[in-house]
Amino acid sequence: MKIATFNVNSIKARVDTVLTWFTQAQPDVACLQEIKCENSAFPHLEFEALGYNCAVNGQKSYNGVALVSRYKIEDIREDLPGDDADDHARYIEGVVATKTRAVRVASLYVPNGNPPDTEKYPYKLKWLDRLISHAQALLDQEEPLVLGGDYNIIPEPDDVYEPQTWVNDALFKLETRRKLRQLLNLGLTDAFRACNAQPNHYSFWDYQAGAWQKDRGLRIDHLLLSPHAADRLQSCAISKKVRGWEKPSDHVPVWLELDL
DNA sequence: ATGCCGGGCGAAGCCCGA
Repeated sequence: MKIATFNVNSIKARVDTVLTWFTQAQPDVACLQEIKCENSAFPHLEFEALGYNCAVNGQKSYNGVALVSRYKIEDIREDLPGDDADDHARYIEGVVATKTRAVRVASLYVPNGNPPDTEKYPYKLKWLDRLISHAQALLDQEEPLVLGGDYNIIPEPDDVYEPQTWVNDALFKLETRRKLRQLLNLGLTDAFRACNAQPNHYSFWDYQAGAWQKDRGLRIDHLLLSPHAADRLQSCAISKKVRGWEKPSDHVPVWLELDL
């Protein structure tokens, strides 16, 4: 089963690019982030025409996440427990069931958190604490689980072009990286790092200052696996070429193959 | 230096992202 995560930076602006990628890459399941539209404006028909089902947690203008799957999507949850006052659409999970096996998949969009001296940064840290708690609850079920999304966290210095310039940024501050470490320490596996040891593989390049042309990127889109999923991991890669297409998102798809 | 680009909204220019 091929499972991908892709921050599309507006599904309305990106629908042609995203459908082209679906046609070429043929994912079985995709976690989309930053769809930036309400559920009613999501291009359901276009995905259904390609043979996919959609589960959408949308929001006007900002955020918004979705699951797109060749298989049925069941047991859908759209809220990340722990803060009833949080109205950002940043989380959706569901169980994707084939005839023989099931895997729980989440699409998540972690708050950016910049600038760190504003309320945006504690919101990011609190959101990550909620994710850690919920991930523990999911892990307790001992199922195959994939937590895919835009984590807005650079895990290690090897995951950014010039680490020293990022040390005070909300994506790379030690306090931020410690949250990802806590998440991994629950027993989750970073699928890309399990398959690729090489430095300087990125999933995001800023639109500004020629970041793409200079390969000044960040690896911030991740697929984290429960032990039951990690045992079945076949491969994981980043579709870097998509960043060079016409009208690209600033993120590219990251995908894996599970032997399910 | 805190803009550069690109999207949303809505119809000009500000907000936001990473």
